[in-house]
Amino acid sequence: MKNKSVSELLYKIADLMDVKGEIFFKTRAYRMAAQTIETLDEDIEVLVAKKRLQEIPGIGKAIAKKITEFVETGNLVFYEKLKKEVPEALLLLLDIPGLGPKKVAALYQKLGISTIEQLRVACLQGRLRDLDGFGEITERNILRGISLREKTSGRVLLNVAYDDGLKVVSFLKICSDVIKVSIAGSLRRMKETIGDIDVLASSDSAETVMDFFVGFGDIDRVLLKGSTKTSVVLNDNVQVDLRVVKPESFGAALQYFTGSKEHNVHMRSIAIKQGFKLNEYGLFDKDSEKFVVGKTEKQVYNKLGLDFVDPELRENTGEIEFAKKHTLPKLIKKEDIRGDLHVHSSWSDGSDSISDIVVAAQNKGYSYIGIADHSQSLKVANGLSVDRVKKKIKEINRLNKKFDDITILCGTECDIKSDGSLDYPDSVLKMFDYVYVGVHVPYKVSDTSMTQRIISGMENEHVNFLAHPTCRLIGRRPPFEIDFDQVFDAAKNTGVGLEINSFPDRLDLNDLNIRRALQKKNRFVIGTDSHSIENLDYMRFGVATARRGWLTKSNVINTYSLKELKSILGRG
DNA sequence: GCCGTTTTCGGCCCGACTGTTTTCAGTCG
Repeated sequence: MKNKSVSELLYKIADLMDVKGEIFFKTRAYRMAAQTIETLDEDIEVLVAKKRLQEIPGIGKAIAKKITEFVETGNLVFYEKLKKEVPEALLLLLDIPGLGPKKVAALYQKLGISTIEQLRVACLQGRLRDLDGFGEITERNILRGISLREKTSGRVLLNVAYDDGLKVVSFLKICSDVIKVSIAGSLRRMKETIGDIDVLASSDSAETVMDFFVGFGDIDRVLLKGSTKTSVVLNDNVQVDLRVVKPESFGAALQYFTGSKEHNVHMRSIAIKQGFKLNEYGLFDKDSEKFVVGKTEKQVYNKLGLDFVDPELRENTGEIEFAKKHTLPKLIKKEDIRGDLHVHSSWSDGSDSISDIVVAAQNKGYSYIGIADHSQSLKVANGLSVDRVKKKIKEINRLNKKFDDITILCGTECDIKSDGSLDYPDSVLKMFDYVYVGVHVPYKVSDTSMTQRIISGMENEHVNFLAHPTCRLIGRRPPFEIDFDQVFDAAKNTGVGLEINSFPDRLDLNDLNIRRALQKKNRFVIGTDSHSIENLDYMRFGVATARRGWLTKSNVINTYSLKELKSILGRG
């Protein structure tokens, strides 16, 4: 699969063309093609070989030719020439807030600036203010933008943004002039990382709400303040944008500000075709400019002949076509989860006793809870020796007699060793209620051997689930470069459920791979990988990721009753 | 650069805010 590298190449070309000053629609065409390929289920190399690229919407003759050259030769002359005109390093400057392609181009052409460090020095020396369109304030803003990016690298993990978002929403609810308030943007779509938090409120007195908002205690500074939009930076360096609209526009605005951008572009083009105009204030008749609907999102979708689209699906990867045909999946909900099977206790590296974990699980309304501690060779995580496994099983049997409305299952997160063998013998594996397998150390292995290692691990007859399949840590460790087709096929053939690990820096599998595996009819399990009782709450992020992967309740094993679960686990 | 039940040419989503201007370009989402 070269899909990822092809899509990255097209994105880069689009950015470079922007700086070069190409017309907007041309660069947009490259971005749309890049996005399509990024989320494509088919292998781009196969499409190239079969000369079927142009069947993909958004890929025409010119882009197809470039993709073919790149896939076949590993090189693209057009791109190499482009890089000579516009240095690739300039793309880093585009990440600085306030700098777009035009300003970056001016900085490069007039002052020869191509790195962040050169830009910082030029700002400090006051050399930008002489350029057309730049001034002293621009220099100060750029310096601020540079230091902000350095501190946060731009994005935060979902759970951080989620907590901040909840706090802001609760604060705004106190304001009596706020009628409705909701999270919007990528946080509402529950993307794995969040650039800034979008919050939407409805009110008849926007100014009052804005004044109230800037009084929020956690604000470090106010970036801009207007009557419809105010942006602030919180003390933890996360940016929050608040928009305020009239109540009759709340639904249209929520749709608009939830995005994604690509979803919205598609929505608006559908509106135009049907004689409407769609913006954040509502759906309007194109000719008379008369307001049609806008109070709720559902009204907007329905008026355009579409079913309501859940926010997690709004990435323009087919959801609008499904909404049109009324065939969108009924997505899994947090309430569907009957238990968590990936929980570590103080028997290995968790911080809480099994008994305390069970009480916490009861409070969540779970009907079962699975304690899956590490296996023996993972010494750093206090992995369980065979002797301690037996003791733990006894302890769980004892606790099961004590708790009568919840069942405790004894599992393990068993290491798949470098040679693909498992860290316990079969005689021990069959003592557990279920077996998770996973790779922990060593993880710097070439892609081909890692694929085989994982597959070998899943082939053991006692194995039920594959933990965090790619082992990525968002922002810290890249995912394994495994052959997903092979791994998903093997999981399907062995009946092993693929985990969606809910830990905010893992979210592994991710949305795209979930959807790929779903098409291969794989089954899934959503686990929190909890190491403390508080971590059990991460289930919401795993469920959100499953929703982004288009999963329904029936795709996920831990939505089943205890009886159904036990039958799937094959242990009576 | 892509696309077509009006079209093979001429469109392509839309509005707010800022900073630099003196009516608007650039950026952002």
